[in-house]
Parts: sequence; structure tokens; C-alpha cells
Amino acid sequence: MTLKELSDLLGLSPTTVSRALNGYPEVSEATRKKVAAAARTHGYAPNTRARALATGRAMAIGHVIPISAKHEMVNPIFADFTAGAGEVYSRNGYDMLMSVVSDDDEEQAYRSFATKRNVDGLIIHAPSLNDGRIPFLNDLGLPYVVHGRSSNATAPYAWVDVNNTRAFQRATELLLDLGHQRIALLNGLEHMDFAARRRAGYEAALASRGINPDPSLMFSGEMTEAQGHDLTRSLLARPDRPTAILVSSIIMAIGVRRGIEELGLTLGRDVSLITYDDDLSYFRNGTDIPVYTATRSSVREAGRRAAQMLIDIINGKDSPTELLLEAELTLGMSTGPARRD
Amino acid sequence: MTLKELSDLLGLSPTTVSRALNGYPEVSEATRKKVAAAARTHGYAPNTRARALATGRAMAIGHVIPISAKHEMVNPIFADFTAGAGEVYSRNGYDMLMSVVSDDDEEQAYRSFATKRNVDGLIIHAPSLNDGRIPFLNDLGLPYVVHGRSSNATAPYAWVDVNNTRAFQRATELLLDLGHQRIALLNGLEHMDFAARRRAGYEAALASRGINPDPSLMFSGEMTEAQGHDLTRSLLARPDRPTAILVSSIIMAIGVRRGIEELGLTLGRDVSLITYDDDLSYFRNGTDIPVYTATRSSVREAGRRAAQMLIDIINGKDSPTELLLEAELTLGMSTGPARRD
DNA sequence: CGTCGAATCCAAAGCGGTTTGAGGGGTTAT
DNA sequence: ATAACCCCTCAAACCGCTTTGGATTCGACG
Repeated sequence: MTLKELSDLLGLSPTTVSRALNGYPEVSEATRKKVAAAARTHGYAPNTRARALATGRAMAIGHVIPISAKHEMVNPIFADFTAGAGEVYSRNGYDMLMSVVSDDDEEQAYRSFATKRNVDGLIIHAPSLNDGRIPFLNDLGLPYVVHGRSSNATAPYAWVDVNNTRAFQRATELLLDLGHQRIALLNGLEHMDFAARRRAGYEAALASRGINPDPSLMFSGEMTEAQGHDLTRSLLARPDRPTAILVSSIIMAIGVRRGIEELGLTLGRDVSLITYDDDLSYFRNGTDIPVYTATRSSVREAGRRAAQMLIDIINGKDSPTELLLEAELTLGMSTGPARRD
Repeated sequence: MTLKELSDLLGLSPTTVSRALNGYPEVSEATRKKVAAAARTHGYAPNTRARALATGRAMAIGHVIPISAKHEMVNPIFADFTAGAGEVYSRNGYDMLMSVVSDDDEEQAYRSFATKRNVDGLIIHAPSLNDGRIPFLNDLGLPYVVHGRSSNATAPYAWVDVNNTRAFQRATELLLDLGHQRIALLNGLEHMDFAARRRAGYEAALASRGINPDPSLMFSGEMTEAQGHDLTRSLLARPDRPTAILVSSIIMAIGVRRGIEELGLTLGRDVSLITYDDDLSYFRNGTDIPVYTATRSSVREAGRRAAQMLIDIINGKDSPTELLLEAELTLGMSTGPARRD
């Protein structure tokens, strides 16, 4: 069913039918009703491609999902972020176009979005401290929103981020208040902006209590369960082992727990743990009492906010283009006072 | 840069340029080279929308991601499946269009894909035993591939699935061989096809050893960490507690482990556990020795296969439209012989 | 009764490609 | 020299929609 067929059926011109359906004022309310009814009964909806061609707007947002070439790993928060963003897109009539590429040719993917003109905007993930995509996209001239920030970027850009520094500072302070002095940090890759900020928060909290951060207690790497486990095992095997561990991802925290328990120790009593919690839908941190004490911020909500910001930008609204979400610190069963040796 | 601009630049007609770029034989090799070079240096790529309109092919595949309305939960395997499918799409020049909808109006989403003609095919997930989407999509006339099967479907359809029955039968047999008699099953929602098949496999194995399945050991529900934990706690509190647990998801298995250890028991010694493992990239089951004994099948590979099958169907190749993958049973550290009481 | 304006509706020109059907130029056979 | 033929190339139509710039109708007003 095309517009022309529908208009023939109604004895109207395509113009009128198009206007009726798109809510233009030049058409009488009576015809509008008639047209709308006919469209519904005949199951007519405008062909997206034709409409996009005519309007110059693709009504689609692009997401590039880079796959770490070496580890073949998908970022686990991606599903939830996507779900949040997707909600907002649907509500606003946008499609979500996803491009899965190995992280070497990510730029190529953006360029291709731009030249093929099949999206109106982009969301980019996981920025590094000095992310080359920002100047690149500024040149490209396609609106975009960054999920996260890039501290060393010079050009302005729109972003939605969590206050990672504050979150880790507060978490560290809580551990210090509980009497912990040797606190390990199992962080993500620190060339990533979020990880660098988390470390800064951790160090700031230590510094404010006059404690020098001990490099041998700080780790930066892929946030996998296995990493969490292995690092914990080696940390706890040391004579000067830490009494508390600060972890950047709940998945890693699961590995930490396994490591602790393999040694016959008890989480929250022998060793304390605070983790960052993205509030992933398939891995909720307990139902009533949280399993882990955590700094939590919903990545799905971040997805919603980023999507809305991008749509606003595309539509030329001049709403704010920077949004800093705060994480909440929730007490769970993985923390307790430091024990005297 | 449009085709016309490029052709003006080259002093050729749009026709010739288009043919040159699309590999038609009517154009000389010399011009083809020249055109290709110019396209590259000027960064020209055909506008997807215009091309789609002209050819009648969208060069895009639709995925509908239903969000469980009550639990706001995204299927955790979705990210990895998507990553696998996306690889194949990129390689074949297809885009991936994702539509996130509440699971009530999923049909509406398919219908909208069909009438708006912005995809050439669909992949559908998580079929139930008698999935209404299959007859619906057969009517709709848009090619599709099902990830999973729908046992009670009458009409034919293309699918990629894992042999869930065999996987759970073998897992149960292994536990029986280890001397376990009381084996609990923590399954997914059994109106879902995969869960029904897993249960059938479990029951078949018990039956072949003359054991009557005990309904009080069988559970069907959302496969969350919390569920795994809570069910394990209540199972192990019983006087006639099971000595082994069969679990449908590695995420749930993590909860089971937590429950076991909270009771001061040891996994693999006091209680055995076998889990289904989708080989999720962000939750690999151990590095060298698997943490959990598991029936494993890569959902990412399933994504690749399903995508390839769909593309073949769209292109009218008559390759097979049914694919049953086998899961491998890998021995990890969560199983051991049943202990005499 | 003629004129004006508002209210409707329409024809036609794009949007940026692909594709059909035909034409132009250069070789070779007659 | 002409015809026959092969290569290349092109003009124009078309895909399905939006949108500009009229055209038409009708009631109101002077």
C-alpha cells in the first residue's frame, strides 16, 4: 500500500493525504479523520526510505558497538544502555541502527554512517582520556552524544556521565571510616576516562586522610570475573594483605567473592568489598538487602538521558548538553569494620 | 557528495558512475578504475535511503528486543547474540535495526517493520512452545529466522537452535554417574521452548535410570542471580536436600554458589552443580579450568549462523533453513561424587 | 453583483539513487 | 565507402514520499 494507492482509493490527491497524515493545518478536520481511518484499515504506513529521502532526515540513530579485537569481548553494560536508549527512540519515532565492528575500524564505521546518511545522530561509548573520536566527529558534522567524558578533550561535546570521581571517593571514605587502612583498587583500564576518574577519587580520599596510595594495591585491567578472582587470590596471599577491596564492576566483584571464599574467608567480615554497580537488569545486586555494598547508578537511565539529549540536539532545542549523574552509595552485606590482627 | 556531483566532476553521466561502482559489465575497466579512485578521494558513498528506494531493498535486518514489562529485564544473552549477528551483517553490507519494545506490543513492532519497509528480514528471539509470532510472520511475508524453536508450531519456519534436550540429558547422566540421586533442576520459564526441552532432557535421563522426577526439586522461573540464591537456600535447608543442582543459566549458577557458600558448604564437594553456559563474552567460565562444570554452546556463534541463514534466505539461496547446534559438556570444578550421609 | 480572503485541495518538482532503452564512436568485414 | 558490430556512454523514467506554489470553491462584504 503506497500513498498514491491510498489517495486513489479515497479520491484525493497524494498531497492532501500526506498532509492529513502529518497534521498540517491546510486540511479540514473531516478529511483528516477520513484519511486516518482509511490508513488504519488498510494498514498504511509511509515507506521509511522514501520519506527519509524526501525529508532529508533518516529518523534513525546510530550506535557503534566496538568489539575488542583481542578479547572478542562485548561491553556488558551495552545491553542495558541500549535498552534505555531504545525506549526513548521508539517513543520519538526513531529507529536504532547498530553497527558491530572490530575496534580497529571504528572510525570507518562513523564515516560510513556520515556518508551514507542513514542516521541523524550518533551515540558513542567508552571514551578514553583523550578520545580521538571527539575531534573526528566534530569534523564529521553529525550530531552525537558521548556516554562518558573525555577529560583531555579540548573541543566541546555533548555528554552524559556519572560522577565517577565522587562515587569512588565516597566509597573509599566509607572503608576508611570503617577502619580499613590497606584498601586495594581493582580498576578498569585506566586509559579509559571512567577508570582514571575512579582512581582519582580513590586517591583523593586516601590523601585526605594522609595515606599514601600503595601502587602494589592498585590494578588496572579488563573487568572480568576471572581477573577479579585471580587478583584477589594473589592479593590475599600476601603477608601485608589488604583488608578491603574496591572494585570497578559487579562482574569483577563476583570473581573477588569467589577468591575470598576459596580461601575460607568471609566477605564482609574478613575482607570488605565495595563495588561499582551499573544496576544491570540481569544482575541485580540482591532483592531486599544488597549483596554488595555498592556505588550504584543505572546505566539504563543513562541510556535514556543520552538518547533524549541527542534527539533534542537533532531537533535544535537548546537544552543542556552536559549531564552529570550522581551514584548512590548503598550499604550491603559486603562491608564491615576492619579487624585488628 | 552525491552521485550527480561526482559524475559532473568526472565529466561522466550518473548512469555510468553508478554502473562503474556497482560492478556492471557495460563499463570499461579504465573508467571503472577512475571512478572508484574519485569516489574514494572524495569520500563518496551512495545515500542508503535513495539506493534502498530505488532497489526496493533496505539492506537492513530488524531485531525486536522485547523488554519484560514486569521485570524490566533485558535478556542477558542478547548482547552476545547481537555481536555475532552483527559481524555477519557488516561483512555482507547489511545494517542492523533494533527496536526495543515492551513485550506487549511486540507484534506491532513487526507489523511496523513490514509496512514501513525498512528491513529486509527479521530475527526473533526466545520462542515459546507455541509461539504466535510464527504464524503471524508467515502471513506478514517478511523473511525471518527464529533463534530457538517452537515445538508446537504447525507451520514451517527457519531456525537455529541448540540441542537443549540432549545437553540436559547428558548433564543429568553425568550427575547420576557420579552417584547423585536427588538432583534439583533450576530452570527458566517453562512456557519457553528451550526450558521445556531442558526439562524433558532432565526427566528422560532420570527415567532411564528408573528414577521418578520429584516435582519438589524442580523450579521454573526467571533466571536471575537472586533466584538462584534463594532457591538454593531453601533447597539446602530441607532434610532431604538434593546433592546436586542442575541450572539453566550461568548467572543463576552464581547465585547458587553464593547460597551454598553462605551455608559453609563447598561447591563440588558437598553439593555438585552443572550449569548451562552460553559462553557470554563478559562472563567466561574460568580461564584454564572451568569454574563450573557446564554444557556450553556459544550464543555468539548462534548469532552468526542465524544471520547467515537469514541473508541466504533473503538472497534466495536454497541452503538449509534448520540448524541444530550441539552443546559440549565440559568438566569444571563444581562437580564431584555424591557423598554418603 | 463584483471582489476579496479563507479554506481546501491539487499538480509538479524535487530527494539521490538504479535501470531501461537507445545513441555515438570506433573497428572490422564486405 | 558502407554496413555490421561491439563497446561505452547517456537521457529519462522511476522508486514513494514531502513540499512549494498555485488553482478552485465558497461565503462574506461593500
